[in-house]
Amino acid sequence: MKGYLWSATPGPGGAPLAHLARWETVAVDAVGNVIEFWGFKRNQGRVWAFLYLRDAAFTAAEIEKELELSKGGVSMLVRDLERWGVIVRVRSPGDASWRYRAETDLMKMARQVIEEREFAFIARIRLDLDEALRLAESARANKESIRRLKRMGQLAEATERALKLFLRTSQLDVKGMFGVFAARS
Amino acid sequence: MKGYLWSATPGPGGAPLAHLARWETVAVDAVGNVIEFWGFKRNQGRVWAFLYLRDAAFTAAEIEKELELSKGGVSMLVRDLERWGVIVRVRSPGDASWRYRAETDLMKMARQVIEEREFAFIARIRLDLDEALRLAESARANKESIRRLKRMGQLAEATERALKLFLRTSQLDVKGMFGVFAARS
DNA sequence: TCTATAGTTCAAGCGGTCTTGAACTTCATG
DNA sequence: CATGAAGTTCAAGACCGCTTGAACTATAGA
Repeated sequence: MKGYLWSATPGPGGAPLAHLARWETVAVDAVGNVIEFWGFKRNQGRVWAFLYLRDAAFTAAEIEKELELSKGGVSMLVRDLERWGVIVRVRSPGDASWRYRAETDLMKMARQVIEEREFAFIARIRLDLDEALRLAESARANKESIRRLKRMGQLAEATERALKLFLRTSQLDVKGMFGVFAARS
Repeated sequence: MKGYLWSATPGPGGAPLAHLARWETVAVDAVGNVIEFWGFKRNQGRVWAFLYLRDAAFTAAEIEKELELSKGGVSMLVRDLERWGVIVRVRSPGDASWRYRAETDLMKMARQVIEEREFAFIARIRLDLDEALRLAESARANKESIRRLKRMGQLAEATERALKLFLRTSQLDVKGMFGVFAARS
């Protein structure tokens, strides 16, 4: 007695028949796309966007139905979002199930994970390049090769610096929401 | 009569037995990782790094052998790299085959593609959110929903701004770093 | 022109990630 | 404690992009 009405026919045109308003679907998917761009799962973004837009607490079953996800999927998605602190889990008094509510801006999640995951990644690359340099020197590689190796290291360094700046900026952007940057391009 | 000696046994430990020096392998793979991080193919980075480190022109067959790639793969990889202008194709007088040589810094390629691909992507997302906003307004959605929709738009905007800043910075980094490009454009 | 080698293309295979759904565990309630 | 719904886990499978390799085309040299 679950949501068979909903999961029954996705339809040939691919049009979802969940009862989200059209504008909600569009917005929710757009957020899914942004967040995917930042290296997260599209559906993490969709779940957060749904909760954020509705500005209310929903059960996993409701999320499952509205966004046409699987039970297991919702369980994992809300766990991730909760761990990152962008949604909270609340238990209503007379209710048998947990409800979820959007808490903070999604950017928080992006910053957090980028800090952990991406910096570790770049650090690893720099270590590799350092090792290559040491090996090259002890192998008496020619001068030009060593010069170029160093240059490669700087490529990674530039990446890391850019990433840091990027994080710092995104933080400022969200805080100082209105102002400064005029619509360009 | 190809490179059977090389492709024969990758070995259980995964150690490649091509005759790149150890330090070259490490460096080449590190560059492959950075570039993958930027959304390119790992092997595009490896090919460029190989050519750049050796500072000489190599044939496709040589690249294929040294980096343990397939013939078709090398063909496509060098085509991409050439299109982005980070390697050049030269024909030696008495030689039957083309040779490839690293031309510019890889960062050039990153900047170029990020400009085209990623900005288009974000632009698309912003259009979607704009549409959602219009739809929501004509559907007389409640005030708070509309407020939150606008906020989502700013998330995409922040992303776009961060990306721009990122590009600008990487450019500055490279210029200042290597001094290759004279003063200002 | 003919032949051999270089170079290109793309369908099929491979590998990695995301999602599903059923079995299982936990929990609120009677 | 018994029951059923809520919630979790994870193996199997869907999905997607990258790589391979064989067929094909182009080109240099005889």
